[in-house]
Amino acid sequence: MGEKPTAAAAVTSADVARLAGVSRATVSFVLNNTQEHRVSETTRARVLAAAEQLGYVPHAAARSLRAGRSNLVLIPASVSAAGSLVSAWVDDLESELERHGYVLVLHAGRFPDPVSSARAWAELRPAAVVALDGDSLSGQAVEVLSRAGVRGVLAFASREVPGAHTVDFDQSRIGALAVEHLVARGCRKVGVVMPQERGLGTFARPRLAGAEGVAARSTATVTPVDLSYTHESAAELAARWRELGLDGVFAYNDEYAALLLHALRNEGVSVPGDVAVVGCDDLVLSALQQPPLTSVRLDLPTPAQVADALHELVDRGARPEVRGMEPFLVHRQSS
Amino acid sequence: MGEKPTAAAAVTSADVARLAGVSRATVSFVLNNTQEHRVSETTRARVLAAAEQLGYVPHAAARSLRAGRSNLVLIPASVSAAGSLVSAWVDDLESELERHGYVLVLHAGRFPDPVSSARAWAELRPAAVVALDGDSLSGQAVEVLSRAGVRGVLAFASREVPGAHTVDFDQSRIGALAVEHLVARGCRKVGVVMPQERGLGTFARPRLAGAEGVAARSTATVTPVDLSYTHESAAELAARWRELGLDGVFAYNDEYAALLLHALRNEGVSVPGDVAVVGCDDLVLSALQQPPLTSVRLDLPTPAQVADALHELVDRGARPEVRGMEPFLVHRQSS
DNA sequence: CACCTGCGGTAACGCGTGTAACCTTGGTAG
DNA sequence: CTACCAAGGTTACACGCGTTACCGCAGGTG
Repeated sequence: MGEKPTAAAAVTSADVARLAGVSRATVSFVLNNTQEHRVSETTRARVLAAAEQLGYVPHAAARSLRAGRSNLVLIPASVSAAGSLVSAWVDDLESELERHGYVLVLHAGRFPDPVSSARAWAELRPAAVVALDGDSLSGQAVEVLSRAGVRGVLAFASREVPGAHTVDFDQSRIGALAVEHLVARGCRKVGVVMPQERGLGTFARPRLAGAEGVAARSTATVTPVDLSYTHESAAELAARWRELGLDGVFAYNDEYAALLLHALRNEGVSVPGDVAVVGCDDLVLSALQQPPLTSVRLDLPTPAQVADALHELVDRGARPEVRGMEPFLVHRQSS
Repeated sequence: MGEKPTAAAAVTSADVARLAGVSRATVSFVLNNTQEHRVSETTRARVLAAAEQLGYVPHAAARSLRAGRSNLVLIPASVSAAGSLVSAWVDDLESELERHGYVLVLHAGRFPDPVSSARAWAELRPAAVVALDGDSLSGQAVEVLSRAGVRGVLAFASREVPGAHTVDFDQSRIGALAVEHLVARGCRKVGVVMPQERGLGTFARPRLAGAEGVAARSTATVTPVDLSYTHESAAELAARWRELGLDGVFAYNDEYAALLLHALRNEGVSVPGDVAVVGCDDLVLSALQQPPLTSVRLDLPTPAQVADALHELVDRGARPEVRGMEPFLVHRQSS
């Protein structure tokens, strides 16, 4: 009686060595073609053949355990929290990092506080961590990562995060830019949509803060309004729109903006007549809305630049310059 | 002169042991509170204090190396390839897997063929692999994974993948359903949008095949039309719409459908008068289009069910039943 | 006094790698 | 003949961890 049907033990370099009739060291020399050590053509061929035949693939964990450093780059973010804009960016970053021999990995655990999150990430012992929502990264969390041997932490954040390499990425400027625009268009009572979906709060709160900062320097007021990404929630919000008395709204996102736009129309609220609407991300679909959506566009640093910087950071511990995010407004008919 | 400023060596359990004045074994017993071994309250406290003070976090790789099994579950997919529907699903799956002690990780490398892709995934030695695009998974690729000690491969695919646990997920049924509907609505010359974005081909091709299958059993014809997710591409396609002479189109996706919808309107092509349009995913925004978009909705197996099945697969090698995907049509005014 | 019986702790091994150090062999110069 | 060398191979160790076996010691029992 065998074990489980597919209990084929994992193939190790020792198996390859055995089959090729050489030592494990030789196998290692061949497969990594180490320059410091010569190995004859015939045995090299034998080893390669054996590896091929067994379908050997090295064990990354063991390798980096031995090497004392991993080639993992971790982006601690949930898949859905990234809009389509950021998703595409992350994809490109992955390709760029591959050029340098890194493996990019996406993983967010759900944890109450930054430190226990950091602890979970640290278990993977990545070479570097790229925090897109760097503002939710405490200095203490970075400390945890550092103590775990993470060589570089790149934080996209508005404020300097102690111990991390910070790239300017001030979410509050987005809210500020949107509300500045709305105020300039004559709005006096501006709403700011707070999405209720999990994971979005870390982006939404600073955007609200930026909006409030602008309002404080003008005669306008800012009111946060909760909105879930469902028809029901949007309809419910639109239904009490007149009593809210808002004449402008920054909708967090183009997607939330589009949702709100349609709910308002159903309610007979005219855009931009009764209320001006501004979104964010300048998605492809935004220009297609009725009316076309004014949006804050984010110019992200190029993935190639970030990948290079990351490599610098991990390899030489340098503190490379990375241009930050530069938001600007794309004006269309919704405002 | 010191090394790099932040060259703090990673904290290991040996450091904790040293500080607590006990052996490494004791540290391990305490931190994993092993039931087989008693340890006095006082030393337990000392160990915990030391671990806390040093900010110790275990090394997942070393742990699973020793244990002979990892707790990694790999989803080999690029972030952007997953639409918002799937993203949310993946997020939930992550939570469910966490309950079982697994760590879900997203990582796609860009490789030419399935086998070298599989090789890259296998390096991480995950406990399981969940292939959302299981149809691009060859039996040979599964073999590679299996040889690397991956305990379970869950493939969402239309056909049985040798060696993998297949969950029925027939993309071609989506295309078939859409075209069946279009034909029933009187369409004779049906277009099928082929998105040009990388990574989408594996989903688009079977959908086209399903569409063609339906057409073959009717008097209608199917024509693939290329479309990139940009205004320019859509406008260019819409411009030559009349010469294409299509009276129905399955647009792959609600997002591509919406893009096409607007381009067609700009060109003066009426929907559904001149051409009926069907999308897929039934996104929140789809009902809000002008006209509201008919869409194929996918009923995915619940994340909880998949997580349980995965655990079964990894832990007991069982072959649990997982209900497959069940697509159905949501009819609106665009067709 | 010899003997078992928990209790609380430690030494030591192995997981799969990469590499520094060493060993063997044949060829060649002194 | 001895000394040396380069080429091509192997042995041995460490990376951080979990676990098995063992050990000292106290207190009870025959």
